[in-house]
Amino acid sequence: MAVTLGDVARHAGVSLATASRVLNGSARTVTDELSARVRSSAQELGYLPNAPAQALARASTATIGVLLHDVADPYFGAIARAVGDASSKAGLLSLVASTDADPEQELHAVRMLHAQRVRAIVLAGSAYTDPAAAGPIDEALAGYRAQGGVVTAITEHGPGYDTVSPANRAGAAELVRALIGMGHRRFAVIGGPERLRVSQERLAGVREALTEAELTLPQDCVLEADFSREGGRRAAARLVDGHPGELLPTAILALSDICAVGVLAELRARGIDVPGRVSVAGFDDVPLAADLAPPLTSVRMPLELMGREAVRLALAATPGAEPQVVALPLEVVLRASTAPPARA
Amino acid sequence: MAVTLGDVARHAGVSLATASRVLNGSARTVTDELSARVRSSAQELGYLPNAPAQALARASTATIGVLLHDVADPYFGAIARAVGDASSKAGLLSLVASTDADPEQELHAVRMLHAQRVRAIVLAGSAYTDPAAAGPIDEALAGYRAQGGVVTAITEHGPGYDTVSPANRAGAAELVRALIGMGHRRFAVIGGPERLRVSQERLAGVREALTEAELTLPQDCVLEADFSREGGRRAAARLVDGHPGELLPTAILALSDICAVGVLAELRARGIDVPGRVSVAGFDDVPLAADLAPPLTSVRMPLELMGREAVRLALAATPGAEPQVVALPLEVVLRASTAPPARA
DNA sequence: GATAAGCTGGAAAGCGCTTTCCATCGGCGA
DNA sequence: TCGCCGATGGAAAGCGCTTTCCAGCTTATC
Repeated sequence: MAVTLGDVARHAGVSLATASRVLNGSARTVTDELSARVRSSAQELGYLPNAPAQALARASTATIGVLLHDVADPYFGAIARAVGDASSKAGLLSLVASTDADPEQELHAVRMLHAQRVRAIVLAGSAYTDPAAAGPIDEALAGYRAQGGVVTAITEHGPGYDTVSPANRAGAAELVRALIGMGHRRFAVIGGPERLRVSQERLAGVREALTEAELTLPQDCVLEADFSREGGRRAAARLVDGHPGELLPTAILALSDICAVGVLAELRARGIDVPGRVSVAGFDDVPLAADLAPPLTSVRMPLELMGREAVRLALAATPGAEPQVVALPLEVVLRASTAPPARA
Repeated sequence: MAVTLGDVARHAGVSLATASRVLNGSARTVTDELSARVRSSAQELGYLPNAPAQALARASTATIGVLLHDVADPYFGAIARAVGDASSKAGLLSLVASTDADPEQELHAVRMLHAQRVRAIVLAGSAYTDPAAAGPIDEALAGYRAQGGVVTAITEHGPGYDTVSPANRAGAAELVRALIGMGHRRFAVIGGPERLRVSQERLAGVREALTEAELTLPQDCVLEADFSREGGRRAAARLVDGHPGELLPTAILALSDICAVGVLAELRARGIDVPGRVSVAGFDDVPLAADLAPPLTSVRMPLELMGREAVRLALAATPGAEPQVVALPLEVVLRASTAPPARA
């Protein structure tokens, strides 16, 4: 049914070997005449290589896998886009798997990508802190690497992986320092799920800056939420309910923009003015952060660069080499959702 | 290096055929004893099938391709997510390619996906109106289908394709009727690129409703913009510059939410009140539409459903059958970005 | 008790490609 | 002029898997 290399070779009156050499950058040269004949036969017959067959013969595919929590989340969407573009420039196609930050799904996805023999796997979602969750995944990845696969991580996944490492902790600290500089003294943090490493890093940064300023973070002012709009909304509701009136902190840090969106929505619904009554900040500086109501103060992650670098590391990886780490500074972006506290 | 089926077979003391039959749902049965032995050997050795080899032998892969303009765009992100989930439920992995609404890139992507022998291609981006652009792509898709590939389209790509067809035209008309009902008489439209079919459909819907109400749409009130924030911003700037003061229409329809975001940003920058001075509406009802400043009136596309249906059609497709069309009604969602005109 | 029918396991032939290895040929130096 | 080397084309051996086909059994049937 499909046109095969054999068909092309026959049509051009050459051997399979010659046709193969012409149509794929082989080390061997073929005379111009035969070369032209093969090429025109391929064109005429509408030949398209069978990638699975090539993969089998070459023991290497032209695909790259991307593991993330949710492509529909703007944070991951931007990364997926960057990874896709960089891959495409290298002639690769990208396989995207959304795992919903669920270790089981992630494990399954790693297996599928391994089965596909993707050239590299980019881990774009955060690692899990729980060894019971991270263990099997690390094992699966180790198996993949043992068979020549390359793994690069965006955000820390443990030593041993080439890593694109945005300064989550420092960025969070910087953000808090900026707010302290505005006069804020009482903070609340709506963090991501505790089982995600990135949540812990960002929270650590917050604590670091608060400690520096000799401020404390009461336990009931640290809430956990999914990295989702709804999670942010619910956490905000809990926070406000638990701290009526004057008790509400003057600054709420949502440790991801998508969460911050939910926080803003909940505060708006309750008629709590932002930033008049309370300042709100997010994290990631997702594309639409500046267009929210009000425009959201955040910490900019260079998402495009992160994706690109991850692919660069993946394609440059050499088997025995030391794991590379690309550290990326983050930048605080102040917008209208934060302001000095009213009764500073 | 990798563990192969042969290794498993040897370890279990059975033939390759038996091992294959056990580890993949073959029609043939194998006795429980051998079956168990094979399974435990596979487990012990950490066997993972080689998907490219399976693909070659079976002449069918476990992958599905998704063609869209930009995964980072929330509209496409949501579709990619839905397609990915539905695929994953069917045991397939999804290959996502962003084409930037560029016919050349799209053509290239179709070829790549065909080469990969993906089971199906979901066309999530709009078709092109220009035959010079659409022609080669249709040809490439025809070639793919001739070799057993399945193509399903989200939004019209011409007859012959299984299609998930949201009522773009009717939705746009409905939106305009709602605004007319509020008292608006003078409209401006910031449409998508003319070469995209979806732009034309939506614009046609707008015109239809205006004609019904015996209203006209002056030529200089129809602007073309990329489906992007920046495109929307620039178009809004042009519109406002060309219609100073009282001349500015009372309602601006951006035919995609992402454009509307740019429009809102530009109006805010110029101090033009929304919806006080001018109402703004978008299209798509992207997840964050309700969180913008102000919350955006839009036309809801059931993105999740669209993606799911596209996969369902793709997997249910039978070679000779009549193309299926799933029509999807759209719903106008009124929010704070629209209001009756000031001097109604 | 012999034969047909039904199961099950294995051998082997591909799937479409790459790549080694060999054969051939022309050109060059001595 | 002869022999060698480098360049080039082709034959063929896989890559890891599926699946047909066949052989050997067991069980049912008369």
